[in-house]
Amino acid sequence: MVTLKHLAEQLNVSVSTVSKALHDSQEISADTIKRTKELAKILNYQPNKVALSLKNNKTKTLGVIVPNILNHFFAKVLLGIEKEATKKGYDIIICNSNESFDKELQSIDVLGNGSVDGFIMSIAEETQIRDENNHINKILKQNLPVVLFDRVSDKIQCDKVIIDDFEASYKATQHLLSEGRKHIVLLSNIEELSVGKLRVNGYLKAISEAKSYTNKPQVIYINNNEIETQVNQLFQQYNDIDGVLSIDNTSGVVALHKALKNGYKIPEDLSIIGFSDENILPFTDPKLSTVSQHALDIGSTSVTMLINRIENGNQNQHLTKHINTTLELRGTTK
Amino acid sequence: MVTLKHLAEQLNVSVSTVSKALHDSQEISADTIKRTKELAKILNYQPNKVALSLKNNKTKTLGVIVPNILNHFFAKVLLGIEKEATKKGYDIIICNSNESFDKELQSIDVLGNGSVDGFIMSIAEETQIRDENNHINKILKQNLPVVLFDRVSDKIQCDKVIIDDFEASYKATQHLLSEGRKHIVLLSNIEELSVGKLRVNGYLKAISEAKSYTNKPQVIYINNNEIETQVNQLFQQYNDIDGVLSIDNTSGVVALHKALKNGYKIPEDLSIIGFSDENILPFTDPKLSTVSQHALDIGSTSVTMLINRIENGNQNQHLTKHINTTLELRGTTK
DNA sequence: CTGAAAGCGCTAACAT
DNA sequence: ATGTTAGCGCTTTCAG
Repeated sequence: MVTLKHLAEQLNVSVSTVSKALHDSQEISADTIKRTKELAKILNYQPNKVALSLKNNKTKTLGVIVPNILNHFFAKVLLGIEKEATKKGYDIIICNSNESFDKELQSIDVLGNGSVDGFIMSIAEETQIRDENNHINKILKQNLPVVLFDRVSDKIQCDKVIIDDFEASYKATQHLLSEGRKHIVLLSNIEELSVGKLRVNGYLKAISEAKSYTNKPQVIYINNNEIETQVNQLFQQYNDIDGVLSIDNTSGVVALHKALKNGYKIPEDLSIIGFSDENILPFTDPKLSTVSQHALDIGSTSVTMLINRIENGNQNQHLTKHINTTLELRGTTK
Repeated sequence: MVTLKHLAEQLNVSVSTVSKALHDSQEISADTIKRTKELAKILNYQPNKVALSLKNNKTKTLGVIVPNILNHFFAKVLLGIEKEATKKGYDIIICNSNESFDKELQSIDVLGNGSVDGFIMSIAEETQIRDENNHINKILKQNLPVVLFDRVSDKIQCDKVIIDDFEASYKATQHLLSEGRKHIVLLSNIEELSVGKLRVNGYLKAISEAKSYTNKPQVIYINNNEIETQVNQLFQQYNDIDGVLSIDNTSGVVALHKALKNGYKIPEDLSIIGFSDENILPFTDPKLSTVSQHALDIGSTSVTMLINRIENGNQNQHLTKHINTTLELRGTTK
């Protein structure tokens, strides 16, 4: 690793002269600047990031904590974060909380030692269930800014990036209603999550507003390990289901497969809308209609907000940005 | 951020005394140690990681560069890396090369400035096509260790973690042959990758060794954007295909869907084996039989090798570790 | 125009 | 048993 000291020795000048020369200081002669830069280039000098971090008390690194890196939604947000951070000259350190409160806490502690300038995170399921928030409020008090995305909490005062989950499923349900569907079931395996609750409420609102809809709303919470059997049972128990709103990542595809197996014609007999990402499209036929959550935007917006907070301080009010969703109608809706 | 200086002032001792006390130095009196630790606890003192990094010239951070974070295989390796690194007290900085040589190069440069103690990476497609390796050999020369996984290069001398791709597809093909299949097609959308070539060779070897197999081997390279149409065409062009080996992540599932659409009974008429991950299983029916690549092991092994190299230096020969694959027979094979 | 010195937070050799 | 000093690599004031 080439340092300023190396350059200074080679050039027979002091370290501070080299430093200034590399920064085009007006104190330094044109000739010295030229010689210095040439040598720096030859030796491939790169300022040591750790030394800069210590000096500036800024690491130019963002800590990112996601609940599950294997979930395609989070992977995609991560991609958006990585792109935007790189563009703005920041590194990201990624931690996977694995939906565990302890792991989340540990990650915050580890990265809180001056490793990062701020955090972007989405709250672990366990943390949401236990309604914990001290660990996050603690780092906020230390003046380390935090941006929460997707899974947020009212008890934490910070910048947030969310999609309007209520609106998204309200609109999706309205679409199913507009097709004349009479028995629309909501499928969820994320009962405990803030976003899950909001999406259920959107569905309930749309149903309750539909005058000509006579069935009761039907919300089915399915167990992650038994998605397939539970969904299959559903189609065997009822034979008049003509609409499915799946508010998690996977149950929509399962519903599609099981419905086909049970002899439904799609979308003639039954419409399905999922919250899945388009990555599953190669795996469905007909193509699943989905609520697109624009995960890349969520990621890049989170980065922009966090860096803004880091670089411009804490004077402003905390903001909550809403990322638009769009209803992508494909082969499983009329 | 609480520093040693803060503690020292409060305790009316010097900074070095505090430092030693916190490390249980025998030079320090039991009483001082006790008082120091108590105060440290109360003030929640955490050693500043950046200062330690500068002092020790070690960051306890690993740089990880993957070609595509959205690919479930890499996401899973990442998970394995994250778990093992965390266990061993290391952070990871993740970069997504997005299969681009320039991005890969840039990531290496950015992290090469003392940000990380070593790299774990899988080579971008573009880098493999262009057969570039100077950028990686350069960091090796700087004594920054590198572990390559999955997509490796003979022209880079470093530790490597790979699955035996040749063996894996050789065995998978043998299984299809043992079922008595007479027209086995290989599907690939990763023609350019090292692993793709090895997998094709394994298939070719198995076919060539099968005396009773009379058809020619048939390797079909499909374009990523046109997987579905190309696979569909395949089943329409031939009606005697009775075995498919899909050596990439997605084409196996597509083959399954298209075969079903074209009236094949599976696995009676046709067996399919993919290299997909089990995450796609909820999306297939019958369940796809796969070659399991044990991505978590790949990740954790890479971390172990890299940290070993970092902490124990460069004296030993470079190693290539082979991670076992297993053939997971499910519903698409007899 | 250039250099010396201090300091970011920490550790460790070297006093006392 | 405790303190002083130097140094990791860098920037920045202050002196020359």
